[in-house]
Amino acid sequence: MAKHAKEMETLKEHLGKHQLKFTRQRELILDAFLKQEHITAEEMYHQLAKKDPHLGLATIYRTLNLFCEAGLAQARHFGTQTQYDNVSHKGHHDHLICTSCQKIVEFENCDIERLQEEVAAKNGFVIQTHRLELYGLCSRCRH
Amino acid sequence: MAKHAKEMETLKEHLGKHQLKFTRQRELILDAFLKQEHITAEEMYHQLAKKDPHLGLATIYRTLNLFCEAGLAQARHFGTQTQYDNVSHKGHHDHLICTSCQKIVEFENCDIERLQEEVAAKNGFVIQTHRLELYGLCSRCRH
DNA sequence: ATCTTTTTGATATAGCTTATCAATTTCAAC
DNA sequence: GTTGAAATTGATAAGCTATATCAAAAAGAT
Repeated sequence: MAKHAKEMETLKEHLGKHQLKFTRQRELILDAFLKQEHITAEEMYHQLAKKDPHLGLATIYRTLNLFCEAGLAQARHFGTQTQYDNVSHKGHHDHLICTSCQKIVEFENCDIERLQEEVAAKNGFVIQTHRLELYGLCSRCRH
Repeated sequence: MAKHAKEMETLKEHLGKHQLKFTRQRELILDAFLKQEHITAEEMYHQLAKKDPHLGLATIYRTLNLFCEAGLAQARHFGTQTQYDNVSHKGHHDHLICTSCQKIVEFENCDIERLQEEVAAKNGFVIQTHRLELYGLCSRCRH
């Protein structure tokens, strides 16, 4: 089985539905994208510069946005840049962050996740991923 | 008791600790900031234009960032803009964000908040604020 | 192979935030 | 209340990221 066959199929399906075309660039970018958990357009631009020195930055942005529309990627605004997350990479953890000592504790809670699904469904959304950060004071810093 | 006395005190404490000064502009901006749940620098610029036509946009950005450092505000990157959240505001809401069209839906869920408190308590934390963002596809972008 | 439609690459443009810097203000010391 | 060092402000330039533009190239159906 070819690498990333399933995602490639998802992309082609999306392209077909919207009268879009399957191009060498889209294939190249998808391949690179799926190898990582998340990436910025700029990072990808540099990564692919070796394989295709003429690949334009605008094409990368356009293609990553296309992946979002196809449900393969998720855009997240991080600081001043946009990070594109690979949706097929699962494993998400949430964080408890101490605002005083910056200590970070990871946690996972199925009940919260279930409620998130409910809220999303109520609003017509299908969740791809989420981000939950709880900011507060840890026991040590409270004293 | 004066309006926002507690937050004003927090700000002055922060200023004192860092050899910064208490200015008319900082007081004006804090007062306006605390009246709302969240705001962008641009919005505040227009709001305050009547009260002080000479107040510069750069000062607003600088001051809102100062509030973040003092723990009064929290910066959140939404689309291309930065939104500054009022940490002291109770009626906190979370966000559903479409990864395709960037549409944002606000929601509030007491059950989730209660579970967050439980998780925090279990880890010895006391929550000050939190950030919950659900990323996915809205009903329109799914078709 | 032909022809229509989409895509690409290069660059210009737009939009938000920060950097710069002379003039002004704050505030502690006298 | 003056004085003076240090911080702040306002106006604007500059920096960055992301999108728009458009002629040339590529895709894909016929």
